[in-house]
Amino acid sequence: MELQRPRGTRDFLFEEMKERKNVENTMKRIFESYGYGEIKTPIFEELSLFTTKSGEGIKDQIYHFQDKSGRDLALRPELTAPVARMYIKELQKAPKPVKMYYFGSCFRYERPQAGRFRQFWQLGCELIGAKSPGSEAEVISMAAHCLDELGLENYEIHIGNLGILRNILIDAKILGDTQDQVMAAIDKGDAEELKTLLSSINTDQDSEELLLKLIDMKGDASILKDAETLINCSENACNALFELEKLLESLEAFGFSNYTVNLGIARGLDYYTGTVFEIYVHGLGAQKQISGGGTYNLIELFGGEKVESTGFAFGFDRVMEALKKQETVIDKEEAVKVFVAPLNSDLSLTGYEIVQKLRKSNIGAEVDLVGKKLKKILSYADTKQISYVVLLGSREFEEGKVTVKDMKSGEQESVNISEVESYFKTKLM
RNA sequence: GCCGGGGUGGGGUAGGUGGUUAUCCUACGGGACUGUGGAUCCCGCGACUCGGGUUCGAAUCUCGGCCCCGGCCCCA
Repeated sequence: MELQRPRGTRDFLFEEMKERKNVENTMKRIFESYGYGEIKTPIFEELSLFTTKSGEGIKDQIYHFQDKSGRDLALRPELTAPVARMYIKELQKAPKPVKMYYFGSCFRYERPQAGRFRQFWQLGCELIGAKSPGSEAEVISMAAHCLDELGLENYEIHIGNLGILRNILIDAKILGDTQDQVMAAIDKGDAEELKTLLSSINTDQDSEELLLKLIDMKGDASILKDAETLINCSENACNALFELEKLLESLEAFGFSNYTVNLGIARGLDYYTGTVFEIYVHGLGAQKQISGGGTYNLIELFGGEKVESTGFAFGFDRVMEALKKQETVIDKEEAVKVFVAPLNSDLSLTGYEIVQKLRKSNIGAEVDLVGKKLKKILSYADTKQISYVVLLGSREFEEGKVTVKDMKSGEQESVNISEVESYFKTKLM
């Protein structure tokens, strides 16, 4: 019987897991240094958690099922909704801001391709109840900080504000579902589709021109001035623009200026309200976006008190992909430093005692369990990059000693059995 | 859901116009070597993605499924 992995899933072996763990830990360390605490939510939720936010249509992309008592459940396709659900249930009265981060796998029933799997990992955060240019700037800086710390070089952070476009649409009397449709077309970046849509809903000439110009505006902070001139007649849109300006000012102070202002970001989701940002790495095929986020009002949608939230998530697998493409060296330190090799079967029990003492002293160690030949042991230690081999042979044992071989230099030293732990402690720590 | 390219031992491959025991490298296990590591030699292990069809005979031709790679759609 051939057992196969389900489509779009992966197995991760030792080396790859070391790299992933290293990246995960680096990001987590940075998040925590900004005051975020880790949370975890269930891998499956009630199906309705996801359908209320995004409509029945997304059921096509969700792994959903009924449990034995007929409950409609779903493997989570993303983590924002579960986190919002948890917040409403447990944290509404917690002191603000609530800063939390998560790392976990999500599931989507989609056609796998480059950077897209049916089980994939997201590492992200939410900052709830502290809407301000400063918090948005801090969140964006933190995202950049993570990537810098990992040594990722060619990423681009694009920042925009949905309030600008949305308010222009409101001024043009384009509201509700129609407005969302227009935003979706903008998100796609398909100018033709957008034009067709705008004329089909009888948008006035001025507004259409204004929109088409705005969504093409990309560049450094100076484009904000141009945008301001363009939309000077719309007060609300200008307020959104000022919001963006303040955000950029704060970003500067947080020491991050390597961004692109992009007024064409729309993020297709109805619940985003103001600031939005996306991070791209080119050369990753069709899935170049490694992160996306912004400020939104999801809590209220789920029936909580009105509170703004800013957050983003890294597509963890895509970050790994980007690092690999760039051949970033990811530190992969071996946990095992010492291999204890009893050279004949009489000494294996002594070997177990020694290895266990080492482990209890926090020194990673292995011992030969099956009576391998010394040649094989040395070869094994070599492939696993174990630094030292303790040779436990009858000759030394009679004198209460072992021979320690340094695998790098090949040098050997005689050490009293009673002093093995302290010997390695000084060597390794 | 749609389009294109693929699938041969654990990993990487040769074979492809049908024809005996399916090639090579590597990894792994054992040995030459009774206590010293990426060497050498020997031995061993181990594969045609699955199912149907054509045929005396299919890894090879054909149809379908599954899976992989890339793209479209979508991307909460």
